[in-house]
Amino acid sequence: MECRHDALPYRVGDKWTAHVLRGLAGGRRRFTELRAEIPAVTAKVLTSTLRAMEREGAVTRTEFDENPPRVEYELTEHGRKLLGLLDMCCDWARKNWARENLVEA
Amino acid sequence: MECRHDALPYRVGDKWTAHVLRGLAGGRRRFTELRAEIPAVTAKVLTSTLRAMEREGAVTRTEFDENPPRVEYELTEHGRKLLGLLDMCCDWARKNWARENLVEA
DNA sequence: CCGCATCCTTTAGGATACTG
DNA sequence: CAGTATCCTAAAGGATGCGG
Repeated sequence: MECRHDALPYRVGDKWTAHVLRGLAGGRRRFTELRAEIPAVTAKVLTSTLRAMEREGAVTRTEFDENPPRVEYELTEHGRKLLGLLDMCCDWARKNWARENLVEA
Repeated sequence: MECRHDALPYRVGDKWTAHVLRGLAGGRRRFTELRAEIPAVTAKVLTSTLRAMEREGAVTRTEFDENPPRVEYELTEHGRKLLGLLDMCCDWARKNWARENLVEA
């Protein structure tokens, strides 16, 4: 059995997906909180990333009927698995990359 | 320490990189052999993929001074590590994906 | 606050033809 | 055989402004 790596339904490789996984690692976050954790992303692109991840079942989107509006995002079980994959890749990188490719957190 | 996942010098996510890693898994291959193993890729794109992987230290390119020309590609130690990462991701997928997302080899 | 509408730029990727 | 050279398309990503 082989992995069909060229037909992934998940947009794990999209520019901001990994950032969102990390941003939601600590739990439920508001849209603005996410933006603050990922300063370089624009609202439009973050929205489209989140929408895609929602379609793929990686995050849930909860809209509150308040004014001003409030929307919260949270990883699904599947999203947490994807975060686990990301961690695995980072572990791999720590073992196999030169130190210049890593950054202290 | 955290992985700088947004600044990867490697083009692992590029469309054909994983295919090339697989194609070279069995050892040294000629350009034409690679094309045969990856029928859907065009010469131009395969060339640019290989050139990028060469710059990144994942493959070596050996040109023979013959006529007709012969060029062989081979994974470096680093390329073999990347192949290991790919295998890890496939293992992860087998454990975490539904069966419809997998394909028998 | 959240995010949509609009417009724009960049780039990966591809089709086709040609060459040492 | 192993590529270049050209031209092209689609889509990701971004900038800015507006609106409930």
